[in-house]
Parts: sequence; structure tokens; C-alpha cells
Amino acid sequence: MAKPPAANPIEAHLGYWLRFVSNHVSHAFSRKLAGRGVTVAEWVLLRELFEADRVAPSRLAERLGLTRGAVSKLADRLAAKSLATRMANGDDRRYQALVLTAEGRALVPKLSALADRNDAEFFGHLGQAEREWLIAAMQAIVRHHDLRTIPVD
Amino acid sequence: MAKPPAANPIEAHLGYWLRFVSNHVSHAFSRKLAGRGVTVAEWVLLRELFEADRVAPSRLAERLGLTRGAVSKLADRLAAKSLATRMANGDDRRYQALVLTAEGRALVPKLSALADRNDAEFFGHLGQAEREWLIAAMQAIVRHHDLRTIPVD
DNA sequence: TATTGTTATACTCTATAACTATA
DNA sequence: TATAGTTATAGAGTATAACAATA
Repeated sequence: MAKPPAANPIEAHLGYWLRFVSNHVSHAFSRKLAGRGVTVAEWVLLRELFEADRVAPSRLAERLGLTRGAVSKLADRLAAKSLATRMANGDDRRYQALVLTAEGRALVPKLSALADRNDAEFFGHLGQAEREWLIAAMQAIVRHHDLRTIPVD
Repeated sequence: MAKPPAANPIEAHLGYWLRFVSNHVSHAFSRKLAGRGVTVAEWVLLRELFEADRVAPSRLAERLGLTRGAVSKLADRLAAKSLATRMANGDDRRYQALVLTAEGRALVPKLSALADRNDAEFFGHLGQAEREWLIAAMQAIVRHHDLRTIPVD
């Protein structure tokens, strides 16, 4: 009698293979960012601030699927690194805005170049058509499930 | 004058979209596992032990791309939950083996069913052909870069 | 000396929940 | 009371480096 396959092979799961590739890509990127003294979570926040200029922490928490406490701590670290600062925001004094410092604003394009390089290293060997096909497939899944929060970790 | 695009759009990166989908899939799975009192890292170790019967911690560290210290702590937690135990292994008394307990062995198929369900929830709407195409694409990337360590986090 | 495993230490990431200030 | 943000606490996950036992 053969041993019954009590557990299905996890290698049949698309999620397993996505995670396999995605984690290697992320780890490689994380190592590149470390050379600039920045973590992936910090990078995600920096990107958001770069694009939106001034953002309330609660808005970031919503977009990134984090608690306000988590954003608060991330903001602390960006502030400690002189990459972002807190500012008053509008009339309601409960609201703040997080804003990049000049140093932070200057850093983002450099980190962005690292991201470009990382993506090219992992996927540059694919044809343009295949890369676009895969991106479209992932975007379709995101739309199908109405996934909204931008991944941080 | 339009503001120059000082940072390339990260949305052009395949890595970004893989991470977007992969993280949502992993988080959903993590929540399912939490209902059984198990973390994703613990699940990965349990799978390895289920398949190999007895494995030396150093071997696990190698396969999973972790330090021996990290595996040691994970083994502590599995032992605390009565899912795995440490045993002597062979003649060289420096070596151990980690082995599933009966409880651990009984649990894995249940967790595996959660993994099946999670994958079906996220990708069940795709055609069989598309799912297989995507899996093959990921496997090709893994082969191309000779990625070996099984992702834990 | 070299190797296996453990432990000490530290940092990131994140949550929950209590707290402060403001409305 | 309700909301924005902070802080206290806790735990997972991981690394580096020092250590103990064994070879």
C-alpha cells in the first residue's frame, strides 16, 4: 500500500510560486535599500509622500492597510533619519501632514533607480510582451478581488 | 512646465504587482492559520517536517534561507505547541533531528486544506490553463535565477 | 580547530488598546 | 462623544555574534 497523500502538494498552488518569486525579489530589493539606510516599509512611505506632497498619517494608514500606530512609528523613524517631518495641516488641529524634507525628496529618485535595477535584474530576461502579460494578469487579479491596500511588508 | 517625472512609476515594475497579489494572498492565509494557532513560518517548517520525517535544524536553515538561530527559535515555538520535538540523530552527537509529534502530523493536512482553500479563493476564477501558464512562468523565473531557498516570511 | 546547535542582544514590523488633544 | 495621533506593551521574525558541546 502506498502512503496516502494526506497533504496536497503545495507546489500546485499558484500562491506558492508567486510568493517564491516575490519574496526573492523583495529581499534583493531590501538589501539594495539597506545600502542607503532605508527599509522597504520606509521606502513605501517615502514613495507615497513623494507623490502626494503632504499626507495625513491616517490617510497613509488607510492606503497601506496599517494601523495609525504603525504609521506613527514609521514616521518617527523617517523623522529620525531627517527624511520626513510632521506639520500642522489645515484648521482642525487634530490633523497633521507628513512631508518629505529636501533630503528625503532628493533620496527618492535614487531609491527609485534601485527599484528599476532590481526589477530589471529579475525580469529583464523576459520579453517585453511576456512582462506586460504578467503585469496585466496580476492587475486583473487585483481588480477581481478589489484589492486596495498597497503592500508594505 | 510640467513637473518632471523624477521617479519612475513603480507600477511599471512586475515585482510591484507580484508583491501586491502575493502579499494579499499570504496575509489571507496567515489569518486562516491564526485560527489554528499557527504562523506562516511555523507552517513552512511543519510542511518540511511532514515531508522529510526527520530533519536536522541546520538542513532546514539551509533550505529556508534562515540562520540556525532563527530555526532554533522556531523549533522552540513548535515544541511549546507540542507540534514537534527534538531528537538525537545518528552517531555524531552534535546533530539533532526535528520530528513532528503525532499532534503535529495530524495537524498538517488540516492546514494544507486551508492552503488549498486560500489558493482557490484567490485564483479559482482563473481558467485552469491560465493558472498553469502563470505557475510555469514563475517556475521559469525560479529556474533562470537558480533560486533555491523556500520563502518563509 | 571546525561544526552543530543555543543563547544574548537588538532591530524591524505590526497589532491591540489605552491615552491625549482637539473637535 | 468622536476623531487624529501617540504611546505602552507584546509578539513574530530575523540577524549577528558569542558560547557550549562535540568531533
